[in-house]
Amino acid sequence: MPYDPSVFPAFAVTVDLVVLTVRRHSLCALAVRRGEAPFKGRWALPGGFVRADEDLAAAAARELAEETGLLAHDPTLPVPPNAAHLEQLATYGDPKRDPRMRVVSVAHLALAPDLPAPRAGGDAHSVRWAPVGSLLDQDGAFGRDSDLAAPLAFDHARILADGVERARSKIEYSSLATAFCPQEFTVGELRRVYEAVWGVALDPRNFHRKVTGTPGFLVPTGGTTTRQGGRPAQLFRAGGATLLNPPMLRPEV
Amino acid sequence: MPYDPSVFPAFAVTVDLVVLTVRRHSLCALAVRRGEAPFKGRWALPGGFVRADEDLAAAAARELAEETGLLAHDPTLPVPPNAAHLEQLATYGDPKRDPRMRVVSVAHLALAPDLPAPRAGGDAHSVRWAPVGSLLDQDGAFGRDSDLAAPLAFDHARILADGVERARSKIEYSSLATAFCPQEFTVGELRRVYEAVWGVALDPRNFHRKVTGTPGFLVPTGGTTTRQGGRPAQLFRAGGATLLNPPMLRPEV
DNA sequence: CTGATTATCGTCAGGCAGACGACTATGATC
DNA sequence: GATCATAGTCGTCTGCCTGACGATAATCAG
Repeated sequence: MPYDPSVFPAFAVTVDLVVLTVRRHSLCALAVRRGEAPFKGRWALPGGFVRADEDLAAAAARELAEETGLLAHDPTLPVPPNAAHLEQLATYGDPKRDPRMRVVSVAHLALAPDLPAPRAGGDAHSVRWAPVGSLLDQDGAFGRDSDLAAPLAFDHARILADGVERARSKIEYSSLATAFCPQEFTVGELRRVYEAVWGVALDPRNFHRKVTGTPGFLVPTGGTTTRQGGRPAQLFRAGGATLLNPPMLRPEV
Repeated sequence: MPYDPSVFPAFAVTVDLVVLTVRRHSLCALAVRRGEAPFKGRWALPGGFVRADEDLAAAAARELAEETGLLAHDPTLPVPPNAAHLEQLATYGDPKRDPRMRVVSVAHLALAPDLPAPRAGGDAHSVRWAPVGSLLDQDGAFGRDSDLAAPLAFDHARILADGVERARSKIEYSSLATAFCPQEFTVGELRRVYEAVWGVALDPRNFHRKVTGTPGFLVPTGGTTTRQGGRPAQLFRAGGATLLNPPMLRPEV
């Protein structure tokens, strides 16, 4: 039976991406500048329409690859070098969220390590990493004159806030924080991820005891590095565990 | 701009409901028997099409009311007598999940107290509460001859499993377990909810100490009841807290 | 060599959780 | 009414985890 608009209303379905990374000690999200109305010239989350024969996760992975060159990471396979964690976040379907027509957006959350290389296939003026605080604070650090001070297009501020909150809570009880790290990383680098995502300072000694004592979280590779300065630090890779037991606890409010 | 199918593919959007309750010490879900092809005669989750001008949450609340008479509960308002917790669960959009056309289903999770009254507006042969184990076990407790042994229609087994898993994990760190209880309930009744949802036995003494010691979880009403037999138990109402600190910990695997 | 920086190990006290004993207040049964 | 079964409530004890923080180790910049 083909789609018959006389029986059920027709919807357009999109995927929008909250792509998070940690750069220079702060949590950043990928934003693209809109080239068309509505919200022309405003910043928005990357996204696009789901194709007629495409699964939602496939559409999200395709958009992610187009914007960043990152591959979505299938948890059952070994982690390729430029893989990102990708999961469904939530779906937004307010009838008025897009002034043009009825659009339902299935938002996805992607967590990526800091990308040293520029992104593939996007010009630098229309794609950028921005600290989530400045994207969510409407009169934020950039002041009213900056184009970054304008709120995100559509309901993307809400979607971004939901994605950030998901990331903040999920690194508590899962090993997802390692998705922000390169394949090999130190305990200190992992701690800076937690500090950036939660926006708090953590005690390095207790953090070290905790993560090295949680079974399956980290496996030592044997190597060391001094790329953070100071005493050489052991390198680790993410262990097999996805759920942390005991969990990492976010400090009191 | 009206919807133009030559530019973007057209989707039908539905909401499906995982409605959970605890009856006779076991976790049960609402199932409806399909009256039409495809999957005619099979059990499925309740659901329906989202209307042209309807928000996703509104569509879910409407379906819930139609099937059960329950009102969706706005957390900012006092709890009405027959309110259920309702939240978005996840969205399922495999291109082949409905053989008729391209359907994206936004699944929602509802948690309701045990309903002593029969449900409004549904005939008893086509709507029933079934233990989630029997709905998910394809050759389960009812044997191959029972119609309940047939797997759920569409991808509803997967949706139900996701909903059950969400409920199991969410009662750990939130006060959601009270959504399964009547407005006034005892510590023992709340414990039986946890035991049914998790499928484990909990120590009554430690459980009592824990829930009464968690700030904001329970507020005593002053009354007592003996409806469970034995010594009269204090009655409580759900407190204002939505997040439990410290959380209830599910016993080891 | 000295100091700054980061990593790592150790210690200690407080709190929470699991195991479990003891007691209390009801209804059911003889 | 005595006894029993049932459920609720209060305590105790012990081990583990956590947060606070001292101490030491290994590098780099001057």
